[in-house]
Amino acid sequence: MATGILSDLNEAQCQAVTTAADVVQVLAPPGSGKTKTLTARVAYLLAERRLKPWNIIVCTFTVKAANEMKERITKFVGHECAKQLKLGTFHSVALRYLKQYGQHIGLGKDFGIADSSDSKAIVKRIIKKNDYSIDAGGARGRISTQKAKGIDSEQLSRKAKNVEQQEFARIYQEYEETLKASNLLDYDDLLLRCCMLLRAEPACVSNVEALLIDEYQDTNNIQYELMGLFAQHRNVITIVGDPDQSIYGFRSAEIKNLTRMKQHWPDTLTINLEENYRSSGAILHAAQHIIEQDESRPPKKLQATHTYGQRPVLRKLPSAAAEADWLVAELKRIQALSGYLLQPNDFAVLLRSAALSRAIETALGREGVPYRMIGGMRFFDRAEVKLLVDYLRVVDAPGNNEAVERIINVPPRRVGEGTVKGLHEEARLKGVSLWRLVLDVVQGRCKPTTKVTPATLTGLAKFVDVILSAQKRLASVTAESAPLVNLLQHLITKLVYQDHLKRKFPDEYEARWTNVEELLAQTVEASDPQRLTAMVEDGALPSIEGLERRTESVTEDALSLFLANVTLATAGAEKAEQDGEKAQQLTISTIHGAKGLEWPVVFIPACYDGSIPHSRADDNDEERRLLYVGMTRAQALLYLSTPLRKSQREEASMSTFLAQSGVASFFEEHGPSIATADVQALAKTLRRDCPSDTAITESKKTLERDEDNYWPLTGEEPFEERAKWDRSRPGDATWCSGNTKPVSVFSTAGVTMQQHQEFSTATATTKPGFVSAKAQYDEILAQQKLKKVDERAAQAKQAKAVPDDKPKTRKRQIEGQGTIASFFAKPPGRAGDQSMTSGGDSLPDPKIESAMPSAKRAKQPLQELRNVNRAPSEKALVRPLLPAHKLSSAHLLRLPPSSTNMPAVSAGNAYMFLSSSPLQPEEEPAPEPADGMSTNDEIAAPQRKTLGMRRSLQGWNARGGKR
DNA sequence: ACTCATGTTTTTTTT
DNA sequence: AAACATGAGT
Repeated sequence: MATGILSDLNEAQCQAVTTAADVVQVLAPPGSGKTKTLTARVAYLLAERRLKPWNIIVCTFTVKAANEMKERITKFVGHECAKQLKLGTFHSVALRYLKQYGQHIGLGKDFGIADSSDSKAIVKRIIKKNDYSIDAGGARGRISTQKAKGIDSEQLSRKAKNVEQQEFARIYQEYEETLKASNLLDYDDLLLRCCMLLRAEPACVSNVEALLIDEYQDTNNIQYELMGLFAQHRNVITIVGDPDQSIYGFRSAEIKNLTRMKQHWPDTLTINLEENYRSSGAILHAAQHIIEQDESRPPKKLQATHTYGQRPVLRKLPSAAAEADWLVAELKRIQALSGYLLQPNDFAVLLRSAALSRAIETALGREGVPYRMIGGMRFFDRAEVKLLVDYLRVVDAPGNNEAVERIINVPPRRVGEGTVKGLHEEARLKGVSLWRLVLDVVQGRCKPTTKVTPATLTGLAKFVDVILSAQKRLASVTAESAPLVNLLQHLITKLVYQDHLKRKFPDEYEARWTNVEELLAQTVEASDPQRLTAMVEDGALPSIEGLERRTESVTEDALSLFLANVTLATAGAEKAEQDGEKAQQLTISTIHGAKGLEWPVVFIPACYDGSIPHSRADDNDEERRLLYVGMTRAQALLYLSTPLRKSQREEASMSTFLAQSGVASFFEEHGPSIATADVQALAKTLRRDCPSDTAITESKKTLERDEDNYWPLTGEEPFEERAKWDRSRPGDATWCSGNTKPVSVFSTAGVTMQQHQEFSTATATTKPGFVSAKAQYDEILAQQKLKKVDERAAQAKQAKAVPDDKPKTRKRQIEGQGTIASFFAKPPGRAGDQSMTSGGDSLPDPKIESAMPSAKRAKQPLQELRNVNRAPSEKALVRPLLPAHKLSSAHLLRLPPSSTNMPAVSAGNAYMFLSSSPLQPEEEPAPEPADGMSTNDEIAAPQRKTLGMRRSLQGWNARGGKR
């Protein structure tokens, strides 16, 4: 077995895995096999040192990392063994200890966990009540910082010097009181209390033989302390980390903890991994150059093991929309030029903040590229789901004032803000929970000092009835009857929840309801008795002699278990990729969410000041490291880009990290020309088989342009764009007339073949087929763009006689670009450069499209959270972001399985159907990619069509369902 | 006085 | 798209 563990490791990794040293620090730059080393070490400890899995604690920082770690370890030691490891995020491990041993520090068993919205609401209320002027968000962050430092409110108020600090200390104090009143622990408390527990009762961890920590550079003080406490008996600790990848300073991560650890355990063995197995030399160089801008950073070696490869790209574009369109065009170009060596799975778009995804999602949706979002809005945070979860929380623990407050008037019960505020205050003064007070009032046991109108009283009575009946139901139910589902269904009925959603979200009711169904499906899964038993048993800490431990009962604690998992996002929602073959889809993620992952091609758009470094960030070095982390996710190709305008008015300038002198030499100004030799190099870097020359030539033919030469390098609008708008002016009347009926837009637009094709080109402005509000927004955008184009055209006429006729072909466009370049007094060499490399085989058709070959590539690790189902079924249409669940509530899906391609789609979406690829075949065959592909694969055409269309819908549906 | 509907502004990153 | 502020109606 040992040979199996070590066979894939280099010397340094081997040493780290097998060392006899007790305390080991592995410092590992991106792509050096950090996680691999850590998992191998776990396997080694189990196999060679004969440690028992339940005596090993493995801590990660994110749920995703925990899941991945578990998966990898399972491959080494098998499921039986792996599941017994105490593996999870710091928070979930801490929670386990608190649940089972909390009584030793006077902690009841039935505490709940305050999520961020709870905390935020509490702080906000306190500030409002006391009329403080501190920013709520800031205060919340500061409380967290104080907690992470281990400073409690009392200590702080003693330290407080000025008025502002005293105010804050007071908020802190009240915040703590509020949590206590609701019997809640916030995220920081989980760690904090666990520390208290392990100090008070060290025996709890007397069994622990080894502790391993991933991403150690992200530990904060509490976690550092927790580390010492977990390992206090044997002091066997292995950590892996990289100071350059510390991107959680905002969460009080302390890079110092690396040196602190060495001081505390002087025998610490430090092992440096230096070989990068992930990225091409060119990418590594560029990334290295960026990170070295930080002068305080100790120099560190990073050895490339791959060839130099393509230089990364740093691109300027006119607007966010253009950037998105360029991105998609590049994606398709690269796919085709590589002979489909690269599939959507191989691409990732990494963003500083999740909100930046809008333009990109739109462009992907329009072009039929399937994608999934990680990070971004979490399932349990969606309004319609969260509300139900809050109801569950109240049923489980009515003392939770925060949850009560959020649901007491949803759906509307004529219980307004004022009443709630009054009752809450009254309850606080009386020292009872809000629920208790409301209950007493409704049942006539007590007269409130707060004024309650008769209508409001009726509303309160309704609310009480819902909760009480749900509680009764919960109590009377046995484990076999799936209590969770039962309960949830009861709530949904009692609340007339469907009607509520219909009223509240008339436009996107479908998507919302789908999410509710998904929640139901998840509770079905969570109430599976076997699963529950397994969860309780595997999660249980080993019993320790002479130490009282409380255990969980499957029947009683199913609900609280489920809820704890929900708030810690540990829920099994991530698993269940059924069909062995995974759907091909691009990944959109925040950079934070992408940590530890890798892709052959990575795009990092919106690299402008204010985004990265973020305008609210207080540590620019951390922002730089963030960019570094993003860049080093790329294996073969890396694209950075920035729009020159954030919105119509606001200018954007390139990120300071990238605008510095010297940086440019590491980058190309436009996407690479990909020659056959480059494809071979690519294949080698990715360790894949290289497509044949003929395959590449064939796929190339599907491209309108095989160079990244549509958008000028200066970031101006393309020449073609101007011309097109000039020409389509006459037909514009309909566009601007405020007509919201998409159909009529279409009929005006699709006058001639040629025009129609041009409309489908992946350009910035053409987005027909979007519904109502969106359509109007686009219209405004289009008008504004028009104005600008007009202006520029006028200028152009004055300065130089720009030919009036419109460019029709690609050849013409290149000339046009030349014209633009000279017009803007650019060195003509630049423009010339591009067109020179563009090879011979140009196609005249102005249609960027690509075929989706059916090439199946087996192993692409690290997938989760899909938004595409493989079969283009109706189910896929209505459940975009959700995993396909075995136990899904199929009976609840109201859509007949055999309806047309477009069930449940409004007129707006129907229009999209018209505008998307399936219309193309009627036209001239040349642009239809199916033809190009058919030599390779005859099923490509139909497949692509469905996929493309389905995707544009999914992109759309996903949008609706996501917020 | 209180609720409910409408219009306006803003949006880091994660447990 | 959600939080927030404002105004109309009960």
